[in-house]
Amino acid sequence: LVQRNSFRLGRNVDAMPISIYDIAKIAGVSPSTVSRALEDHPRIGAETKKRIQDLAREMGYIPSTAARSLATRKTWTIGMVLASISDPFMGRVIEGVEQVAIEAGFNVFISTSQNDRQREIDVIEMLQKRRVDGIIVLASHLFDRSSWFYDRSKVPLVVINEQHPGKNMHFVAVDDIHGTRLAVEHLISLGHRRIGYVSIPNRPKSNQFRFKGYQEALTAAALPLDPTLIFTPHTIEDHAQVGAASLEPLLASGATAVFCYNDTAAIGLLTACYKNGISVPENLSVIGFDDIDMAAYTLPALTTIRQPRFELGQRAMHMMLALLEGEEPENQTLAGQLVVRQTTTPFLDQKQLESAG
Amino acid sequence: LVQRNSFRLGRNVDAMPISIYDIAKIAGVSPSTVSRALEDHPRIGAETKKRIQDLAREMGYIPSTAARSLATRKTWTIGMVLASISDPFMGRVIEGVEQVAIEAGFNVFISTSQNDRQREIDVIEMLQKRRVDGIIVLASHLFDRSSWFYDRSKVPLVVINEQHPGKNMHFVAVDDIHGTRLAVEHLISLGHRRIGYVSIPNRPKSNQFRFKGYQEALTAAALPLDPTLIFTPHTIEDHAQVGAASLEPLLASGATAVFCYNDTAAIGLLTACYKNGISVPENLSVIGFDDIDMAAYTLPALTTIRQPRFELGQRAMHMMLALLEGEEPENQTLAGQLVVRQTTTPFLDQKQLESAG
DNA sequence: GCTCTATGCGCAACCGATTGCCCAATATCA
DNA sequence: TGATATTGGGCAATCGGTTGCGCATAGAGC
Repeated sequence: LVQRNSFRLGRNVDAMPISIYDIAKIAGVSPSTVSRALEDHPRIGAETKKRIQDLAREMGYIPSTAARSLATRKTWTIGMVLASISDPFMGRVIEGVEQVAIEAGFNVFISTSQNDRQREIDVIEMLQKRRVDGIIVLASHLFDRSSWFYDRSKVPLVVINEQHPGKNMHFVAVDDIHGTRLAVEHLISLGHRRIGYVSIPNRPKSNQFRFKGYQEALTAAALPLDPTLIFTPHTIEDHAQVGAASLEPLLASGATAVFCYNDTAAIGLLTACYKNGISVPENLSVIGFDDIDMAAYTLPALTTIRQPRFELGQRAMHMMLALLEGEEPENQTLAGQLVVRQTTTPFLDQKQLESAG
Repeated sequence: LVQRNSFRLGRNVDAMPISIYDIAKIAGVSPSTVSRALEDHPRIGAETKKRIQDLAREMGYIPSTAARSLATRKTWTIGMVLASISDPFMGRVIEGVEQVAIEAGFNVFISTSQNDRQREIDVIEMLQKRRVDGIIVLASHLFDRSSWFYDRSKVPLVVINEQHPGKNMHFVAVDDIHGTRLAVEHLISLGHRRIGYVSIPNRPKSNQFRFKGYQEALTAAALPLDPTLIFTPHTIEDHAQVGAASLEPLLASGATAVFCYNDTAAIGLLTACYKNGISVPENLSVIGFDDIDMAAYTLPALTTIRQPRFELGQRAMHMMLALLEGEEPENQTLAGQLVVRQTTTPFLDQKQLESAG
């Protein structure tokens, strides 16, 4: 073992990164001393420590994460799996996760499933190979039916926006039911009685919850649930297209207001209204969900339910940190918030119009 | 060395992942045989091979990337550094990179600088510690002045959308000058003579190129360059806000059309127009740059210059693969494409209106 | 002057893979 | 039948770090 790493003496210096062995050789100390000196270990003399640290800097030493995590069995990286990275919803959540992670010394390995179950499984396997310390999941497609793949996870798991993803699973989510009730009750309070619901196909569980919120709100107001007011696309398409496609059937069934599963769908609906000469909100009130960045810039500006996206990410990562500390954090359900902008307005029926005129 | 890993016999099976040593012990072979069997090495007998592979599967073996890359000096990961992940421009580019990367067996480690120079430097250091095989940079803030940090990169480097980032640096970029000329010439061909330019503060180099394209188009049409038509925000704000803020000064200087640095700024401008009763495109033509997903859904739909974002990512990764093969790929400059939608229309001045009436 | 305890550092095993080389057993060939 | 390939695997070094323990040297206590 004396010869260990000794071949390095004759190696191509440019081709290989500096290791602690290189530093040790030049400093005339042992590799373990270098390691400890760089870690600021108390057992190393102040003078030696400084000498080595300076030398390391001069030599441009960059420690190898692979070697370190092999020895310590900790990678200081959190895997994050999400459905799509171009979804305008994701960005802020990721930023929230990253911010907390960085502060705690972790890095986040983001990987996308492109809304494909197999890809999601591959992604998880990749993260396991990399021995990430924890996994944060957002918009998974594996909870829809069986979540067996996550159940067996050896590492801490935090799920975002998936209420009760499974027993013993930790999550932080915005309350879909409550948020949707907020939205629909807002419309009802404006006098709307025929309220459409636009669902999207590829987030079934979340869609179910929002639909439940929709039902609850109607029931609470003693309004009937009219199936013709529910728009469910048969083919999986772009969310904006779903929204656009919903206009005609919804109008046909006499909707005066519509709740869209998310802002993207609402934007699609807005566009369709514009093209068809339906003015929003005069002829139709529209409300979305999420409050993505663009929501404030639609014409008219979109009324929606805000999800605290950044906070969602922060909390998820904090929960992860707690889990890594061996604690048993409480699951968190956050409330969405109604953001009233320009796409909703009171409904005036004929009688009202006449008496007003 | 005989005792190597032997403590594993008494270890807590649940707490530690399975290693090839565990498999070797149970299969009654040496670790090297396990390694070779799993790699489908020809020197291992077909029978032994199958036995080991099955056993590995049963035991739930998941190879450690860290150990593997320590030994092979290859991590099969490409680092990607970008300014912000919530920028609507980024998503598709990342998807392009990832698609090609996955096919080639690589994973992409995405990390953001949040538009902060120091953070970008930290990110690069992190990637170097992780010994990524290559780095792809998008929207860097380090090329603005000195790119020394990237110059010294030991690993292949590909820069996206940064024309001539530095000597010996490889890049794939959409031609800013050409793209902007396309846009401005479109406006000129519609009869516009007073064309505004909205610049944004935090992409100085790219903004310079686009401005140059703007100038060239004007010069080619023998139009004067009026400084009052150039809007440059003093404080760094949200791009949409920049667009919104540009309306008043631009209108004051008699602009009948305006080119915005990007779609986000254009959307901000559209919103400001709406609020101020300026109808687009009748009173003001607006053109953006990028063709982000939302561009097709603004009201009216935004005319813009499309950047082939997905392709940009694909090409960058292909270039990276070539670099990793030791090849010397050519830099690539892609052309943007004019996408005419609803925010631009011919300019009719007083005389024309009269003769038309 | 002689133990006793810090102080400072080295030894070597270990993390979990890969791989050049050696060697035994069997197959092939003359 | 003896020599030579061929086949199938094992040994042990190696990647680049971390860490328990041992061992000098030196100052402290009496």
